[in-house]
Amino acid sequence: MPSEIAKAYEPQEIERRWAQAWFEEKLYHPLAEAPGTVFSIALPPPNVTGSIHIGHMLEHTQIDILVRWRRMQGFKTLWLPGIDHAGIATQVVVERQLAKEGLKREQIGREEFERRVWQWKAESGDKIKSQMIRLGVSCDWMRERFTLDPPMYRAVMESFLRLYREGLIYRGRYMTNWCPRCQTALSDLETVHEPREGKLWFIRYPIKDSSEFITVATTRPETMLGDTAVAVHPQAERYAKFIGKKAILSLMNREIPIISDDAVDREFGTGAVKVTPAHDPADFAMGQRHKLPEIDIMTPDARISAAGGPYAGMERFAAREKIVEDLKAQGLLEKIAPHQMSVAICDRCKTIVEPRLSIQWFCKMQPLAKPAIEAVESGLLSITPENQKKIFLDWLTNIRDWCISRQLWWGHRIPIWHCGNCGAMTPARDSRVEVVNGRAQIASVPEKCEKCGSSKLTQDPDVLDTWFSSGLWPFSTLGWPDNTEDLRVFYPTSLLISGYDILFFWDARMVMLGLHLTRGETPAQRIPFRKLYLHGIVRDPHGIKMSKTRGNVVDPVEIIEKHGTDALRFTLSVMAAPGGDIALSEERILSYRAFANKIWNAARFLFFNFEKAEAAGLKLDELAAPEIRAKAPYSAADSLPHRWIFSRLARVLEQIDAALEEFRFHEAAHVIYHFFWGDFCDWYIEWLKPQIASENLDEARAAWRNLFAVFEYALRLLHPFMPFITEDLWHRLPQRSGAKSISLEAFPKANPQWTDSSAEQQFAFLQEIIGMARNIHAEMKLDPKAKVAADLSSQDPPLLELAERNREPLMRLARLSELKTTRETLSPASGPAVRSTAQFDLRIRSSETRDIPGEIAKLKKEEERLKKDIEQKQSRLADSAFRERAPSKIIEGLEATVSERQREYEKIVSRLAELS
RNA sequence: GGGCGAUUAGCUCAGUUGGUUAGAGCGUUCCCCUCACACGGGAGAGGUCCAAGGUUCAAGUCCUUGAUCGCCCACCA
Repeated sequence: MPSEIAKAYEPQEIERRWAQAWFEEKLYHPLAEAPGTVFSIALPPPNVTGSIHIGHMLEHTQIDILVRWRRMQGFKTLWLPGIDHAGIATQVVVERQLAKEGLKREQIGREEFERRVWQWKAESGDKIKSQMIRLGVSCDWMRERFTLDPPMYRAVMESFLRLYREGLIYRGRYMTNWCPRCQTALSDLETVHEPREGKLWFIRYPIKDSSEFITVATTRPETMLGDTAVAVHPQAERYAKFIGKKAILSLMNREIPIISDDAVDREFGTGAVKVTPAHDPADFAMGQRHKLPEIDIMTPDARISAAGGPYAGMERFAAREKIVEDLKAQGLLEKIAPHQMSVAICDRCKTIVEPRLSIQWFCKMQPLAKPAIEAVESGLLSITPENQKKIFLDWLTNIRDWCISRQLWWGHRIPIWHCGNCGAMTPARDSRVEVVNGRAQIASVPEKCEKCGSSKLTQDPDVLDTWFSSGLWPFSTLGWPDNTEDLRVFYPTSLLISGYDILFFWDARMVMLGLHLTRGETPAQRIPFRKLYLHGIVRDPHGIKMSKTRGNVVDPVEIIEKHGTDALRFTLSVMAAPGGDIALSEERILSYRAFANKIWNAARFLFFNFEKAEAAGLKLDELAAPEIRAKAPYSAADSLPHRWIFSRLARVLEQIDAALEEFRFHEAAHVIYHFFWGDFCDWYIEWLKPQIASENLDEARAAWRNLFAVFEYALRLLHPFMPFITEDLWHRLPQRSGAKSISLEAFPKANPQWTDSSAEQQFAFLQEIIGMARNIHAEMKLDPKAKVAADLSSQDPPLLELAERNREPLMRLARLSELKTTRETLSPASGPAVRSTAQFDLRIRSSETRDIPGEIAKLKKEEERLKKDIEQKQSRLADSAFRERAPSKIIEGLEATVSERQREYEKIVSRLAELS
C-alpha cells in the first residue's frame, strides 16, 4: 500500500509507463478462435504524411472509449490499426523535399523516387505509431497494416481485376480535373471550390464576310486558342441570323462555326458562348453533340502547347494577359466586368485545376451505389447523426463515375499491360503479388498480348487513387480476398467512426466496395460496418476552424505533455455531443486535469486512512474476493449513505450504458464526472469520515468495504475515458494483487437491488438541510470555524426521526454545535437565521445583528417570484381544457407543487409581517 | 442554384420522445490554506432560450416566415 503517493497527480511519467506496458504486453490481441460475441472496428488509417493531430486524437479517443467499454463488457474486441500511404499527399511531401535539393522526381527516376518515399514512410510511420501508443489506444498492434504492404497490395489488385473483368472499370479519353503542379488527374472530390473575385471578358468574334460580330463572355480568355465554335441558344432571336455562319477566331486565324445548343444560357453574359471542347466540361459535351474538333492547347504543366500558335510556351496566366492585350489592340475586347466565381483548386497543393482531356481509368459507380443506397434505406447500415443519412443518400443517388487513375509514382500500379503492337490491353493473370526489394508488386505479369499474341507489353504507368485501396480497408486488413479466419470472425466490422469530411471519400466507397466485393451471401454479411458514427471537428476556443495559416492549431502531443492524456481525452469526450464540433480551450482542459487530480486525491485519502485503520487493527483481506465484492453494499448500523451511493451508482451505470450505446460521449462523461466529484467525493466520503476511523471495527469495516467497493467501481467506470490514471490507481487498490490490467476487468453492471429511491429521497432531504445551514452561515458571515446551535421544525415526524438518526453527519457537515428537532412552530419564525421549505424550517440560533432592510428586500423578491409562479399554475389548473386533456399525472404533480409553493409562500408572508 | 446546421448565462456549449423552478465547464462575487485535494472546500449572482406568427391544455423543444452566422454539394461560360 503506497502511502508515499504524491500529493498532486503528475500524469507524464505514469502515462508513459502504462502506454508502453499495454503495447508490450500485447493485451489487446483477440484470438479469432476465442469465444465471445465480436466487437470489431477498423481504425481510419492516418495518412503517413505528417503526424497525429488533434482531430486524430478526438477520433482515437472516441473509438478507444467504445472499444474499452465493449471489451470490458466481455465482447471479443478487435481494434485494428494501420497507416495509409496517402498517394498524392505523400508524393507532394517528398517532392517538396526533393525541391529543397533542387531536384525533380523525373531527374532521379521512378525507382529512386520510390526508394525515397519508402525511406520517408519508415520515419513518419514510426512517429505516428509512437504517438498513437502514447495516446493509450487499445488497438491490436499485432494486426497492424499499411496500405502498401503485400497483402493489402494483393487485395487492391484483386479488386481492380475483378471490377475490370466485370466491366465496371474502363479506360477512356475524357475531361478530368488536372492539377498542373502534381501533374495528375484528380477525382471530383479532390478538387475544392474556392470563391474568388474574377473577371468576365467580353470578346468580339467577327462574322465572316460581314462587318458584324458576335460577342461572347468568358472567364478564361486563354482557352480561346482552342475554340472550335461559338454557340447560341436555338431560340435566341437576336442571334438567329448568325446560326450556321462562321465566326473568325482572329488570334489563331481560324474560322469556327456558329452553332445552336440548348445548353447555352440566354441570360448569362451576352447569351453567346465560345466553345472549347478540350478545356471545359460543358464545352466538351457540346463538342461531342456537334462533332466539333477538340484542340488541346495546353501542356500537362499548364503552358500553352504548340497548338496555341504564337502563344506556345507561355504559362497559362501570362498567356491570358497577353491575349487580352492583343484582343484589345485589335479592337475586339468589348469590356471587362468584375465577376464572382468559384475556382477549382487541388485539394492537396492548392494549385488552380485545369479541366483537361486525357486518357484515364474510371470506375462505374451507379451499379455499385445502388446496393449501398438499399443498405442505408433498409437500416442495414445506421448513420449517426441522423441528418448525415440524407446527405449520404443524396450523394450516392447522384453519383458519377470515379476517376481512379493517377499519374503518380507512389501507389498501387494498375495491373494492365498495353500491347506495343496492336494497342490492346491485357490484365495480369491474377492478383498474386511478389516482394521485390522489400516492396510489393504484381507477380503474374502477362507474357503476351491477349489479342495479337505479341510480347511487346508495357505496364500501364498509372497508379490508383489512394481512396481505392482505402475503400477496401475493413476487409483487406482481415486477409481478404483469402477466406481467412480473421475475416470470417471479425467481418463485417461493428462500427466505423470517422469525420464527416471523408464521408464521400472513404465511408461511402467502403460501403460500395465492401458490398460488391466481399463474399458473404447476404448484404448483411457483406456490409463493411453496421453502424457509422460521424464525429465533429475540433476547433479553436472561439469555434474557428484550426489552420496552419491562422496559427490556431494545437498539437495534442504538447497538450499531453503539459496536462496529460487523460485530461485531454476527458475534455474531448465531455465536449463531444453528436453532430457538433468542439471548441477546445486550455481552460477547459485544465478543469478536467483538475478532475484527474481529484480522483488521485480521493485515492490518496483512501490509501492513507486505510493504512491508519489497519494499524488500528482493521483487517480487510477478504476484500479481493469476488463473492465479497458481489455482496455490496455491506450493511452497517445506519446504512443510509451506502444505500444511497449504490442507488446512485446503479442509476449512473444505466445512464452511461445508454449514452455510449448511442454515441453520446458527452452525456456519459458528464454523468461520471458528477457522480465521482459530487456524489462520491463531496458527500459520500465526507459523510463516512468518522466511521472509517471508528474504534468500532465492525462499523469501520462496513465503511471501508463500501468505500473501496464504490471506488473500485468508479475506476472501472472511468477507465474507458481515463485509462491511465484508473489503471495506475487500480493496481494500488487493496482488492487487487496480481491482475494485469483494469482494462481486462468487467465493466460494472448494476445490481437491480441497488436502486433505492427511498434512500435517495431521504439523503436528498438531509442534503437540503445541510445546504440551508451552510447558506445561513455564509449569508450571516458567521465565523467559519464557529459551530452554532440550530432548531429543526417540521410537522412530519418521519422527517424529524430521519434527522435524529443522522444527527452526527448532519451536525458535522452543517457545522452545528447543537441540533434540536421539534414539531412546534419556531418562534420567531423570521430573521436571517431561518430558512424554510414546505416541509420544514431550520433556524440557526445566532446573536448576529440583523440587516432588516436587506432581509425584507430578499423576502420580497422571493415572495414576488412565488406569487407569480403560483398564479401562473393556478390559472393553468383552473383551465378546463387543461383539466380535460392533460394527463392526470401532470395535473396531480402540478397540484402538489402548487400546494407546496403556497405553504412556502405563507411562511414568507408571515415572516414579512413579523419584520415590518 | 440546391441542401444541411446553428442562434440558450459574460465565453464555449448541453438540453433524449413537447409537461411542473432551463443545465455544465470556465469566468465572476463573498467566505475559508478545516488533518485527500487551493488542480481544493462552502455559499451566491447571472438567462423575456434570435424575431414575428402559428399548432397545442401545455413550446427552449413541433410548424411557417424572416434575420444573422456557418458548412456541404453543383460543368452557368
